[in-house]
Amino acid sequence: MTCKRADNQDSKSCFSGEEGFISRIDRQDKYQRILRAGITVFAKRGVFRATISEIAREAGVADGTIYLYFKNKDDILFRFFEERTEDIFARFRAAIDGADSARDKLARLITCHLEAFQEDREMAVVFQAETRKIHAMADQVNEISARYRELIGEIIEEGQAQGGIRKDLYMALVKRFILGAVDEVISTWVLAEGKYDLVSMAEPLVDLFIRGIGCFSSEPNA
Amino acid sequence: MTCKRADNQDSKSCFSGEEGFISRIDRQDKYQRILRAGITVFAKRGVFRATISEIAREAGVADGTIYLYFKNKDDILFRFFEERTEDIFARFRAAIDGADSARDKLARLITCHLEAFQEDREMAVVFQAETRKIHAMADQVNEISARYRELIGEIIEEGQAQGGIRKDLYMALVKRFILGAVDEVISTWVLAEGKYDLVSMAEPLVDLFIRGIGCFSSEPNA
Amino acid sequence: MTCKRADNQDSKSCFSGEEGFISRIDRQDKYQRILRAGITVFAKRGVFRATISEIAREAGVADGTIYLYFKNKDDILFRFFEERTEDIFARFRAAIDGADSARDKLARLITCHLEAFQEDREMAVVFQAETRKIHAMADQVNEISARYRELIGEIIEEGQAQGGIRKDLYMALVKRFILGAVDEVISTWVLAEGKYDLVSMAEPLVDLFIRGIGCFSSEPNA
Amino acid sequence: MTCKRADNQDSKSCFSGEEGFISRIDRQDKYQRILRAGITVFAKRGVFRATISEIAREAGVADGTIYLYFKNKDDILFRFFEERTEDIFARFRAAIDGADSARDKLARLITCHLEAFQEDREMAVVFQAETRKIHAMADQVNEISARYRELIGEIIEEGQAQGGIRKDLYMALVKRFILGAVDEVISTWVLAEGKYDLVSMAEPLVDLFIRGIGCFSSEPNA
DNA sequence: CATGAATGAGTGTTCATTCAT
DNA sequence: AATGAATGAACACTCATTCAT
Repeated sequence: MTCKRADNQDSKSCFSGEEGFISRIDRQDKYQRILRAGITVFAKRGVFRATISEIAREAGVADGTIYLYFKNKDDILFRFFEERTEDIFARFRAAIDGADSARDKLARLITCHLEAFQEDREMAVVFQAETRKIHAMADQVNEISARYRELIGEIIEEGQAQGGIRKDLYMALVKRFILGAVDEVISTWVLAEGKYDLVSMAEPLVDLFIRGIGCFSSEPNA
Repeated sequence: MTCKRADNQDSKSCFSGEEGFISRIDRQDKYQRILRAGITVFAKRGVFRATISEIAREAGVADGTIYLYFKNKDDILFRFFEERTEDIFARFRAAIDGADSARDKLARLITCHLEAFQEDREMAVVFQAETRKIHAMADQVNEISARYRELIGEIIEEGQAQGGIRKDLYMALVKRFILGAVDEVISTWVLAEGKYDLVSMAEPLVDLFIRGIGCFSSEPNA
Repeated sequence: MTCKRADNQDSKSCFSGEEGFISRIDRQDKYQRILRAGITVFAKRGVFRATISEIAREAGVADGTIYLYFKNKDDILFRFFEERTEDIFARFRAAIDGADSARDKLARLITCHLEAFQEDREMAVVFQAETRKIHAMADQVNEISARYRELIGEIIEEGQAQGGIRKDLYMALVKRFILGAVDEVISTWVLAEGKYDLVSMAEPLVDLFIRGIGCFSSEPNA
Repeated sequence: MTCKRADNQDSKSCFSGEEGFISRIDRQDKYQRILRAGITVFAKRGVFRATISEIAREAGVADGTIYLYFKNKDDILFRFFEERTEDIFARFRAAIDGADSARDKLARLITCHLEAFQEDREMAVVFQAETRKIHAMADQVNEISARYRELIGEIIEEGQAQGGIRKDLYMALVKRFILGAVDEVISTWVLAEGKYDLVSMAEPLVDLFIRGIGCFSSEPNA
């Protein structure tokens, strides 16, 4: 939880006068503590039912302190995903780049996706359950979805060029088809309170994406 | 979808001798007006931000009147979906029963699903965006999802028996895979503010479910 | 419960055309039903928590009907005690007049008082618990208390004249002393949910009034 | 009676170095101000008609501030009597312990009781008028009454042992007889808006308790 | 007369946000 | 920078009262 924070501190301000360094550390620390406390409370109570007081208590700071770091409750949510989005897409990129075939890339993307959510169940709860509303976070979530769909699109197009993927695809739909299925699988896992291994769903899912459920479909990667 | 309301409104202007009849109609009418107003406001503002006053204004009744018909704000949402669920699943059943092959059944189910949501965009907005939370409505939405997955399961098993559907499927995953994809397609349409024809997505979606995106997969229904 | 009502009807309008008779009976009946329903609900819920709707339900009439007979909720309470006060004081007078000595008169008054409350526990609950407030019913309760104290005063003065009662008494205080003690005994009985015989408290109470709790006091009536 | 409040107000203007001290004082002060404002408003309007807003206005705080110190409206009433009960019973105990004979103890108890209520007329109004209901505060008031009756019982039993008090007494009744009489005397004084000296009623009352109103009763203490 | 659906004023309570310390 | 007490706007919900039928 605090490891990432440390990383960020480093990358932000490498050296500085002791005082400033410490206080910036403190600042970062408190910022991250509030961020995490927010997600914890959002996951537990739901974004709307969560109160600033409870987040402050969870973070071990005073109510007013929240406002020194964040504009308001929604801002905590926003900034959390803003930060995590970068981390996670970097991981996605790395995963994809390490594979050759489109099928493999897709498998690695989805595996990485499921890993990221399995690693941080609170984030998963909040993202799946709370940010799906049209009325809040919409822009941010849409942007995340769009970036994700771009990755899928990239993989599929590469696959089409390489020959492993059908060419007669309605791309916009295919992207939603994949994203939606992965999403639902994560939501189910969240609702099941994480009682089983989410990452193990990746391969069977990819199989369904590639071969579908119909008979007589030969394995395309063979 | 709006048939009930239309009926009631028609009969309002009907002559009738019996007092009880008229008042029952009035009651039904007001009940339905509040139900619809609730969904309208929930769709516009979000369930949490919606206020009883705004729903009452939208329905053209006084605030207190809401409480003559509903226990509280959540009850409006609950009763709406309770009622619609029966309608819609009856339509689903009829659609499925009118088809022979598993593929056709699946196509009809999904078409019917997309039709229902396209017919009532407000309902779609609320269902997709607001009832996805873990913390509220969970039981009701879960039950709806479960019933939907049962239908999918039934179709797939029939298809496996008939031979059109692969037998090596992880059923629980397949159900989610289909539901999730359909769901995402609806959500995308909702976010796009219904600017295109949702129902036309049914056939391409089913094609993806059956054949997947991989090459060399022969058309199973052929 | 309804017997008294019948009496009143008779005394109000003995004969009349069938229609008018019946309707006046109906009116009286409904009036009395509401009155009783009011006391029942006041006793059960407390005057403030009682709602017009609940009284109407208890009386078997519509909410609006209450307002054809009573100004408002407090008016039900007021009229109930207005009516009962006359009944009860008539019984008090009869009881007193049937006795000779002051001691006997006091005993009969108190016995009659306890009887009246024991007969109608709902009334007792409401009178003891709900009308004791300074802010409502004050005038009416004060008047009832004053009339009661007058009776006591009358008895005591007679007793002083006859010689059975001390002459060195601070009358205003003595009246409260007796009323307060009787009152408390009734309240206790009410709180005990009427599990014992209230009337049997009359004699021991009178004994305390007359002899006090000190030793060496010879029985004055001897 | 008002001592606590006075203390706090005094110390408010005191200088003090410690932050914590001041804030604790402030807290106590505000708590006491709300408590007092509550009783003032309850006395003026009645507990039910009193609104949080009016109490807040009377206390010079915002509505929401009330809820920083009290659970709800009833809690103000409850805490007030909780606190006062201890004070007052301590005074009762001290009063009783300073006397020898049972008669004297009883006189001191009643004097102390009347003093306490005379000192704080608002409390007297609320206690006499508002807490007498069966439906609210019942437990607290019953407990207070029970403690009071215990004191009376203790005194009487001692008197019986010493010989000043009759032995043929129905104790449960005697306790109510005394409590009821004192109570009524206080209620009368409250209703008379405190226009006369309540404490002067103590001696005549005790005289009535001991000697009763009958003739030929010799002074037991003589 | 009787009804009971409808009204909307009124209130307890919550909680995001501010600001003096 | 940090605090957390105080604020007061906002909202759900109740219920006495009215009035069209």
